[in-house]
Amino acid sequence: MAQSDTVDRILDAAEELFAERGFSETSLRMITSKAKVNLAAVNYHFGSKNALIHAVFARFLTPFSATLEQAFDELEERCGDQPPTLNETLWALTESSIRMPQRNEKGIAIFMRLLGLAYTQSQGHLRKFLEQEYSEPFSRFMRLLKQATPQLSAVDRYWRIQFMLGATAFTMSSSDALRDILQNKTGVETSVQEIALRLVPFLAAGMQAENPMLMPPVDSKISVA
Amino acid sequence: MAQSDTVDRILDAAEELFAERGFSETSLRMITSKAKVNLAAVNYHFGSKNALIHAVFARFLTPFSATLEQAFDELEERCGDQPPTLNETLWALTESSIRMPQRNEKGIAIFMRLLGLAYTQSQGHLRKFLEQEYSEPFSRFMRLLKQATPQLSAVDRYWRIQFMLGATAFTMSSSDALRDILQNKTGVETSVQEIALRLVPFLAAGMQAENPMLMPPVDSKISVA
DNA sequence: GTCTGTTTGAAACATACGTTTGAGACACTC
DNA sequence: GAGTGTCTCAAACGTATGTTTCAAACAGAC
Repeated sequence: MAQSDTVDRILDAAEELFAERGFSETSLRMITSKAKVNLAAVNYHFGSKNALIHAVFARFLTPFSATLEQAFDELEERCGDQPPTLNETLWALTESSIRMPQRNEKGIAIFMRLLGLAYTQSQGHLRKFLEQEYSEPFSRFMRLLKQATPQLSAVDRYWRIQFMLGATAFTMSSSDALRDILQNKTGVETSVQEIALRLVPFLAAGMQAENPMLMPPVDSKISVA
Repeated sequence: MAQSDTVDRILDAAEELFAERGFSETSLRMITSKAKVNLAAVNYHFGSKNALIHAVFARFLTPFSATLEQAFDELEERCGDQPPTLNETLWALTESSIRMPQRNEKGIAIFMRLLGLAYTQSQGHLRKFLEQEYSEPFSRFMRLLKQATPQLSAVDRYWRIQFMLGATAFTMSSSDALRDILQNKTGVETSVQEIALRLVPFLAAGMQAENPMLMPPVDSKISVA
């Protein structure tokens, strides 16, 4: 065959296993046996396990960042001279991830879960790779957030962005498990789209919370320094 | 010595390394060499690596859940017949974690980071252990949250609790790094307590966000199923 | 002092990992 | 059809892991 499908089979299997079990917990032998290819094929085609991890991310992150740039372009054009609102900015991001062309029905879930893992698992090489490959859409998103929340001080905004990131990364990185728990308890099925639809209002409300430095209840034992 | 301090040295080293690097990424040899004890001591005193992980959690989770139960007792007594508000409930939890007797200055950060890892890293044995050992204070907190947000459906509440958990665990687990970044950028110093003071209003606002199923902006391409 | 149960020490065990090797199969060019 | 570059395969390599072993050191009781 002109271009072997071995590479794609490996990427498919790796993507799924990484999302299910994390990076360190997934061995090359699991990947190659799921992909039904020889063990050596990974090192032949990708060079190393770390390079395979990068390739898995690049495969969906490259088209995603293009989609995202486009969404931001449209958004800013639509808004004319005044900056997009917080809600619009958050939805632009959410839509871009939901509208991504997907290889299978689990596409978004895997996508989100991998992003969460990238943040959560302290894989130095991965963070370095993502920073130098995809820094532009990220800082553009940050700029939009800043314009959308001019009432916040830089420090408040900084921490609230961390809170948003945390809620998102954490939820998405364990979304499979959480969905299972919920279904076992209540029988309710939840799609990733629905999780996103619930997450965005939560984030927007938190981001715009009234008092940036609300005091604890009067009888609290905490003293504010 | 009557009761060897080997056990505590192992627990101290394990706690710190687990929080820094995760469970699978931390080997027993790292732990024993940091603790300056023999490799076999771990299996002698704890039986296995998994049992050591459980012991690390039990050491801070047992006193914490006691403190928490007490805080909830006081809160419910103070409120009499009407249920505590969301703010009061969140502050009771926050105070309990801040007031915890700490072994060192990194106590809270490590505590939070480990909790986040427990959720994130798919360690089946750990989740099982935590569920059957500490289900009571957890479900009590859930009950209080339910009483404090009667306007939410069970499903909405479930997901918003996950969002809160995520924002908290994520922020606290990387609070050291985040504080350093902020200080380098702006020169502002931030204590863990101050982070909590910013976090609680964010969470409360998100939890009480107006529309549980806010629609995307009118011109959005998302269609809600 | 001697015995007994507990704890430490160095070494080895079995297994799993990521990676490398070298021979073979295949498709394609000239 | 010989030659060439690409890819696959089974096997092995070196290393790191969790766990076990067994002798030595130690403590306290009698």
